[in-house]
Amino acid sequence: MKSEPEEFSIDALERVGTEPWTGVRNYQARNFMLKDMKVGDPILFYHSNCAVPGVVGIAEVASTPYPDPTQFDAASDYHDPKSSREEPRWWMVDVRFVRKFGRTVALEELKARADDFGDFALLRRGNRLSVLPVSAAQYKRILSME
DNA sequence: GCCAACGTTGGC
DNA sequence: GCCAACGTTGGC
Repeated sequence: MKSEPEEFSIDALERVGTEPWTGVRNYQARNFMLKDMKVGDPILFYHSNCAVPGVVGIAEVASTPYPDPTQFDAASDYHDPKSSREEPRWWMVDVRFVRKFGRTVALEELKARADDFGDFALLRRGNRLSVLPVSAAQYKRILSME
């Protein structure tokens, strides 16, 4: 899961412990949370749009999916007037801090070893998804690079 | 249903 | 700050 550190960093997650992952407004990203995530699943926490983009730590799925409350809030930047409580459009999970890496496993390093990762959504050209799948093998490989 | 225009993401 | 890539919107 990607986050801009200036908005919400791994350190911020450590401070709060658990964070509702509000604001995802992309159907593919939503579907990963709605359909593929199970409580306790590990999450790679990725810092984007910063000096050294990369994986900075581990979190875990801390809830089953539920409707993102910000979609119903007219005052929120994430308000969606086309959504309703009867048929919510946007779903999310809570994310719990597990641990911060000793260092950032930079995107640059992942790219340099792209052959080791096979088909990896993060490394696909033009990838812009904020929530994307990681295989067990890819996950282990990134942990080994920490 | 096509597709140009537009807005956003995110690396660099 | 630039700009490529991509998703969404809306006119037709």
